[in-house]
Amino acid sequence: MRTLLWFRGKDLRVHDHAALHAAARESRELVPVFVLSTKYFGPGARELAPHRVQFLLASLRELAAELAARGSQLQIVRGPAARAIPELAQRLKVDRVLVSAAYEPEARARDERIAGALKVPFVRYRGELLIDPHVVRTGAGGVFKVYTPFARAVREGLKDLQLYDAPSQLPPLPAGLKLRTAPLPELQNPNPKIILGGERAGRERLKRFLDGPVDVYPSERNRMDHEGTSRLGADLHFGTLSARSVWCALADKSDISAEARERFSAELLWREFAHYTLWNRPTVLDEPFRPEFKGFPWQRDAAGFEAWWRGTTGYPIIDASARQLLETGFVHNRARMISASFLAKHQLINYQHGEVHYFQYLTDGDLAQNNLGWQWSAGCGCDAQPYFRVFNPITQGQRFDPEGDYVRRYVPELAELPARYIHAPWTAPASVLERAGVRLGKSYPRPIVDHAEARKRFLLVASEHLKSGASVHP
DNA sequence: TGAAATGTTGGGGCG
DNA sequence: ACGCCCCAACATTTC
Repeated sequence: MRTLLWFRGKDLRVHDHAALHAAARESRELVPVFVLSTKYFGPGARELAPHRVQFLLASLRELAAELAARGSQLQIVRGPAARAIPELAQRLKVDRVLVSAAYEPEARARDERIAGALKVPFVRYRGELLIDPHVVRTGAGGVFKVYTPFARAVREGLKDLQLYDAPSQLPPLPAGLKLRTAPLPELQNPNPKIILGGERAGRERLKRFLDGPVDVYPSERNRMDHEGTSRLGADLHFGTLSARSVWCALADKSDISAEARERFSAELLWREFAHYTLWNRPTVLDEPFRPEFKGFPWQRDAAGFEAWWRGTTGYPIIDASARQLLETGFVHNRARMISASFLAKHQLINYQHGEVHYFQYLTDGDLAQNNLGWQWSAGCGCDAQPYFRVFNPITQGQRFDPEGDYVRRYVPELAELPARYIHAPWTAPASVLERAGVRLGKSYPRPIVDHAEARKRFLLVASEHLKSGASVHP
């Protein structure tokens, strides 16, 4: 049996890899392949999601080493995959092509084409999810649209998980294999602030989290000034950790509170819910999940949008999150929610602009999760927060960055302000501002919108739109 | 995985 | 001692 194992950028690991495990067990010869997509590595694509490209390349380099250590050799070829994989399969005379299943709409469509073009079986093994989305159904056989019952159903289906060991040895390449392989692209200037890619780093992050912050996760995870979150987003996206292995590691950890276990597993289930929703409703990529939000009167506000993404809105917590993203490729989850709410509700700017921006810069950027997060924040998503919940960027800052250290770190021009004023510098007495070296409107902007007014405006606009049934009778 | 407005309660100051 | 008012603290409702 000669097997082509196609790694696809969401399964860059050797542990708990169903397709790799099967390939190792059942093949005499094995050709592991990674296809450089034209989208990210073709001409002119250099600036697309640079942080994810960096993480991807680091992970690929390590995967290649792990495969080499097991007697195999990762082959890098140029895309597009829909052409490269059938060609390769034919030229190498493989008996089958194995992959980890894909769930995103484009990838599913591509896989259908490839499966049709191949003359040999195209076998899809378990992919990046905890559980196959098509088996998760309501009692009536429908699709879950609310998180809580969805989570309950998935938890029920995840008892007694079995993980796959990393193969200790892999079948060799076919003797005399001649492949025109591409070199793994080198990063010109790797950004040291981007989280380190690769399976080893991922496993270390998981261990560090489970040995430490997970126990106080229920409260600490909200603290923007602390390192209380798992930081596993990119690992779960690129598959340097399998979601199932994280689930099991958490379940096996006996010395933490039940509440902590429940709280963190709930985050894994939110991730699952996002992928499940996209799988069932691919149109969420183009339009709101809730049809009554179609035609929502978002405003064109180029200057406002630029202030939002550059971090010059005059609201320190918003600006800190914007700059954290540009600087580090990451934003604390609570800061994401506050900022998304601000863009959609305070600024009345279409959440899709924010969605695109986050997707460009987040190292953990994931199509399904990013979309769910933005629609949830804007109030138009699957089990979204109701439209009338509007975060107050000042009180959220005071509550979850009480000393202002998060703001100080990313908005250095406010670093000398006392905690009492750091989330609302315009309320500080002139003497305090002067002592802190802050000149409002010069060294740091005044708020571009007034919170109370913006909140009222959004509530008015949203309630008018929703009760008018604008989407039903356009 | 809100915030603000509105309502209720109860302790204490004071005439 | 008593009723009245104030208001902080908490609860409920509304957006």
